[in-house]
Amino acid sequence: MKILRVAIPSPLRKLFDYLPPIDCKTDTLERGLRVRITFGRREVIGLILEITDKTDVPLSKLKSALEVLDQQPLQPNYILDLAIWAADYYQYPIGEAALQSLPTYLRKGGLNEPSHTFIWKAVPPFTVDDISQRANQQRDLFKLITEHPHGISKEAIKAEGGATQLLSTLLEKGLIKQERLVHALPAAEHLLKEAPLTLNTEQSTALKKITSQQGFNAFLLDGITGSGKTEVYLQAIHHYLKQNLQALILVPEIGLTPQTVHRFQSRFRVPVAVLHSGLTDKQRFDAWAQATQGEAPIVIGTRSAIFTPLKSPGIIILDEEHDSSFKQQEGFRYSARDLAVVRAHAEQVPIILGSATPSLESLQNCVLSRYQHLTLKTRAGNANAPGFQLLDIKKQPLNNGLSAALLEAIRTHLNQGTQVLVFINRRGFSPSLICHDCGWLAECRRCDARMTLHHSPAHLHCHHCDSQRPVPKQCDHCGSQDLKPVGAGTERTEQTLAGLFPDTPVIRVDRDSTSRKGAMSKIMDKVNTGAPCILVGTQMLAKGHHFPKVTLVAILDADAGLFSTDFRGMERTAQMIIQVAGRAGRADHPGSVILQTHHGDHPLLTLLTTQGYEKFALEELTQRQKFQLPPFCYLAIIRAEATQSGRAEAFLQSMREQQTNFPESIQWSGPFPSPMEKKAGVFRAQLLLSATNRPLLQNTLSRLCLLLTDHPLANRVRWSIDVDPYDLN
DNA sequence: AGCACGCCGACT
DNA sequence: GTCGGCGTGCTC
Repeated sequence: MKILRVAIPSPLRKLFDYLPPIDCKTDTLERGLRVRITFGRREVIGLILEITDKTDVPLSKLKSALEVLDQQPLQPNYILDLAIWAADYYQYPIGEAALQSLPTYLRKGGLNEPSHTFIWKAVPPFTVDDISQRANQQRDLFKLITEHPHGISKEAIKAEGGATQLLSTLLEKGLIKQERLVHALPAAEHLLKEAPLTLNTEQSTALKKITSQQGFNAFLLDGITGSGKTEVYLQAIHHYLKQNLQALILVPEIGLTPQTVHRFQSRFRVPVAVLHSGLTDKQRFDAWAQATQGEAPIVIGTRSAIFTPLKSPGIIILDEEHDSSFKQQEGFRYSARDLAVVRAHAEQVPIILGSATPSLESLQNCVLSRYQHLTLKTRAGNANAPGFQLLDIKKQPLNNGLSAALLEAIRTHLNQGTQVLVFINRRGFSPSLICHDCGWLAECRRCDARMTLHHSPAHLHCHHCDSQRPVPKQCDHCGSQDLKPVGAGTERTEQTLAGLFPDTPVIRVDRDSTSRKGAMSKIMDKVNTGAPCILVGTQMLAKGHHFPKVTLVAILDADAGLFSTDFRGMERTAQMIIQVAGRAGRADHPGSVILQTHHGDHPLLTLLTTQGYEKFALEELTQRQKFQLPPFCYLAIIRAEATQSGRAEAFLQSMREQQTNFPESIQWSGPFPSPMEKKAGVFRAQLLLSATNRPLLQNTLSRLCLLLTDHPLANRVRWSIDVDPYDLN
C-alpha cells in the first residue's frame, strides 16, 4: 500500500497522509508532483513530499487524493529540500513554505505547460506566384514570411503591417506552416554580443579566484561604487555560459530596473528570464519555466527568485547583498541572501555576494574564512573617490533644514555648471503638523505615529498604514487655526531650493513623484542632458541610478539612525551615506559629499568619512563583539499582535511562564510592547531571544512553536517567529 | 488559514 | 419565528 505524505498550504505545521487517487497507476507517483485533494471541507492543491507505506493516522481517516496534476516533478529535489530546510530554519509551516517555492500559477493548479512563441515559415517549393494575382494582401503576407527564412512571429508580422488574419488562409492552402520557436543557444564562441571591458588588476584577480575553483565557494565581492563589480559578474557569467551552465542573479527589489536587465542582455546573445513583480502569474510562470528547462541561461530576479530552479546551475550572484529587501519582512521570513548560500552549497556551485557596503554578517564570514574576500578599491577611469565633509550644524540657523554653508556649496557647484543631489530620507512636505497654540500634533488614528503633511495633493498621510485624510483647518484639541508644519520632507526641501535657486530646475525624486509609469525615465532623461539642476530625493536616489554630472551630494540629516534603539542603526546609516555618496564624482568630475550633522565629532561618523566603510565596519564589528550582538550571537523575535491593547503582551508573557527548563545560555528579553505599539489598528508586542549556539536556539524555537500553537489564547492573537530578524521593530 | 457548527440577540 | 454575530474545533 502506498501512502502519500502531502504538503498542504495551511498553517498547520505538518504533512498530511493521503491514499493515491482510486484509479492511479501507483508506480507513476513521485516526490514533487502536485495533487488535488479534499482537505477538511475544501479542495486544495498539495505537493507530494514523501511516498511511504506506513502511517500513524487511523486508516479510516485516510482519504484518497482526487487527482495527480503532474507527470513530472515540478522542481528538482534540491529546490524542494531548500524550501523544507527554510521552513524548519525560519519556523514556518512546511506546507506553506513548500508551496511558496512554486510560482503562483502552479500553486493555484495551473498546468505545467509554458506558453510558447510560435513562428511562421514558408513551405518550399511554393512561391508568391502560387497565390492568385488578385489576392494582394495574401501575396504581401506571404512575401513578408519568405523574407524570414528562420520564421517570423505573429507579433512581428503585425508590427510590419502584415494581415495576420490571413495566416489561417495561407495555412489551409499549405503555403505556410507554424512552428514552435526554439532558442538555439549560440556556440560558445558566439555568446558575446559586445566585447568585454578590459579588467584592471583587482578585477582580474577576483575573476580568476572565482572561476579557477571547483564546486561550492562563497565570495564577498567588496567593491566601492564605480569599481566595476558588474563587469566581474558579467565575465564570471561568461565563464559558466561557455560550459553550457546557467547563472542566477538576485538583485534588490528597487534594483531590478530595465537598465539592469539591459546590462546583461546587451552583453550576451542568450535569452534572459526576468522575474519581477510587474508580471502576471502566467508570465512569471513562463519565465520560471524558461529557467527550469534551461532555455534561459541567465535568470534575474528579486528575493523570491531564490526558489527558481536551474536545469544546469553554474553560478549564483547576489548583488547589493547588504540590502534589506532580501529579507522577507512578513509571512515566510526568509533571507534570500542566506538561502542563496545554502542553495549554492547544495548545488556545489560558486556564489558571489556583491556590495560596496557589505553587511557586517558577511564581513565576519570573511574573517572566519567562510567566504573569500575579494576587494575592488580602484575606481574605473581613475576617478577620484568623493571627498567627505562633516558639516556641523549645531547652533547654526537653518532655512528649512538647509544651512548657509551648504547653500553656499550648492551655489558654487551650480555655478560650475554641474548638478547637485540633495538627499533627505523623508517623503512629503513635513513630517508633522503642530498646533502653534496648544502643541497638538496631527496623529494617525490607526498608528502610534504622526501623520506626514503632503502638499501636492494636499493631505495628511500616514506612512505606516497608508491611511489618508484632508488637512485639518483647525486644531482638533483647541480649535486654533494656527497649524504649522514641523520639519522638512522632500516636497518642502524642493520648494525651499526652488525659491533660493529660481534659475535652476529642482527635480524631486521620491515614491510620490515617480509612481506614475514612465515618470522615472522622464526624470532620468532630463538629468542626463547634463544641464545644471538640483535633484532632491529619498533612498530612491541612492540605489541603482547613476548621475554622472552630479558633483555635490548633500545629506541633510546624517544623524537619523545614529542613536537608534536598533543596534543596526549605525550600520544602516553608514551604508546609506556611502551608497548616496557613490552617486557623485564619476570619471571626469571629482565629487564631494557634505553631511549635515549635529555630531560633527561622532567617532564612527568621522571614521567612516575619513577612513572609509571598511575601517568603519571593522570598528563596528569590535563593538558588536563587545556587546555580544550579531554576528556574534543569533537572534530570534517572537511577535504577537492583537486588536486589544495589552493582549499580545499578555499572551507572550503567559507563554514565557509556561516554558520550563529553559536553557540558561539563551537570553530572554521581553515581552515588550513593540517600538510602535499600535500600527494599522493592531497592538503589537515582542519577545527577543538571543544565543551564541545556533542549534540550541533552533531547538528552543521549535519547542516554543509548539507551545504557541497549543496556547489557549493563540486564536485571539496573531503570532509569528522571526529568525535572524533584520529590523527589530 | 478556512470552514462549519452552534448558541444567543434584534428584526420581518 | 429566522438572520447573523463570532467563539470553538477540526483538517490525513
